[in-house]
Amino acid sequence: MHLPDKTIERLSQYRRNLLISLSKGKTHIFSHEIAELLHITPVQVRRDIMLIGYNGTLRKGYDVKALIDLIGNIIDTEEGQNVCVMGLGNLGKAIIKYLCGKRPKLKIVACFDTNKEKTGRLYADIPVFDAEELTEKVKTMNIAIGIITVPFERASETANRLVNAGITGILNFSSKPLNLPGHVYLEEYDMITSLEKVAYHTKEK
Amino acid sequence: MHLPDKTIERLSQYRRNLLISLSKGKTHIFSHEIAELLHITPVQVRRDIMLIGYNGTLRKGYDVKALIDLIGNIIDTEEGQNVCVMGLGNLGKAIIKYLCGKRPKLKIVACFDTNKEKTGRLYADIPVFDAEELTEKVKTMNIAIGIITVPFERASETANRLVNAGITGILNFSSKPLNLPGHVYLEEYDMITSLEKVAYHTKEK
DNA sequence: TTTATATTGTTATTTATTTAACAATTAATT
DNA sequence: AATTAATTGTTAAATAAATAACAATATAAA
Repeated sequence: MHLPDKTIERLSQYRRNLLISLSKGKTHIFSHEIAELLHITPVQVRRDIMLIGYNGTLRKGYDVKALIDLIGNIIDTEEGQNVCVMGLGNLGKAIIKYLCGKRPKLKIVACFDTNKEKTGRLYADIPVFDAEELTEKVKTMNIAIGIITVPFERASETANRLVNAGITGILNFSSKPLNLPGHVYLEEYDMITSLEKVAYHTKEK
Repeated sequence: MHLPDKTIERLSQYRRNLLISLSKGKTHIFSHEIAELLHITPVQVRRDIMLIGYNGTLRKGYDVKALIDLIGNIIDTEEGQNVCVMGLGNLGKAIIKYLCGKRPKLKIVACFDTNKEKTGRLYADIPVFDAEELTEKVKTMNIAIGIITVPFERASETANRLVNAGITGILNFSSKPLNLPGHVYLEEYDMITSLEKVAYHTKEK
């Protein structure tokens, strides 16, 4: 089953908002209610749900719990995936604190830095290792995904290390565009670009 | 002149990479060289450049300096735009340190928080004000753009305050989807969604 | 000088994504 | 029991974005 990228993004958001609805005691939800939560159209919601092969019940809507579970089956693996953060600068720290505990199937289990003053201890309960130990720890700790928060200049080298260590997914927060072998999935996010996009549109109005 | 959103994003990245090329003494650059920097195709580069109405010279490529300036004319305003950060948590701090000084026409001039222990002093040379002072400071400091880094629960309220204070562009890092009046440009980024996207694709491979 | 090569600018095609349209049908109302 | 309203699931149409195709031409090579 092929799912469009944009659908995956929305599924992630559906799930998080559905979890909130569920915690409020809601057992069923209509497409227009989900749409309202995300400020998109009901058609889009229904189409996405169709694509993942789920069926709601007419005039009752979708079973919140069942939909959450199905999205989980699509996004997560059964055992979960371990994640490491490369670089314990401000961004690395923010990401660790922000993500820890948010998604049970995506655990941040380690952080790596080259600065000896930072390594060898815990940050927010996450062990901080020397970057030299990457390959070993990726194996022993079964790490699948790496998040790059190192500065521009060291991004490519860091990415190569991750790839060589056997990682299969990378989220790159450095503004250095990376070039990786096809078997590694790469997602890039550039804060400056986001802000400049806002600047452009703000100016236009 | 209407420019696609994706083109704006790439223009931001062209510029930053061109600035690096320029600092290395490069005066002219071919479309395939720019493409290589960003790992996209030369056609896309040429098409974007066509859209902004710039002309290179055949067999010499594009004038680096001129292209940088033209992109600046598109993205930036002449006087620059002032930016504030809402919330001085880990993410707020990371953003301040990461963005400060990066783009001369986008200055972070203030930060706002509700925690009295954080307000009334500087963080990384940026004054931290009480959120109560928002409206006043937006006016006196001429702030055009707000970056939201507060937690989910307080995001909507924070956004409303920004809008009421007269801000016209918002970059939202909270995972709460916002609903704003049409005259305010909104850009949203959700770290968890990014990571879950990586998880999905990593799993698929 | 002529020919070949590299490179731009632009139009046409393809692919991806969103939006619209609407049939089917369940539940509620009369 | 018949009618109306609400809601899903799905196909069709529209829009947006990326890629391919190629003409034009400046420079380098023969």
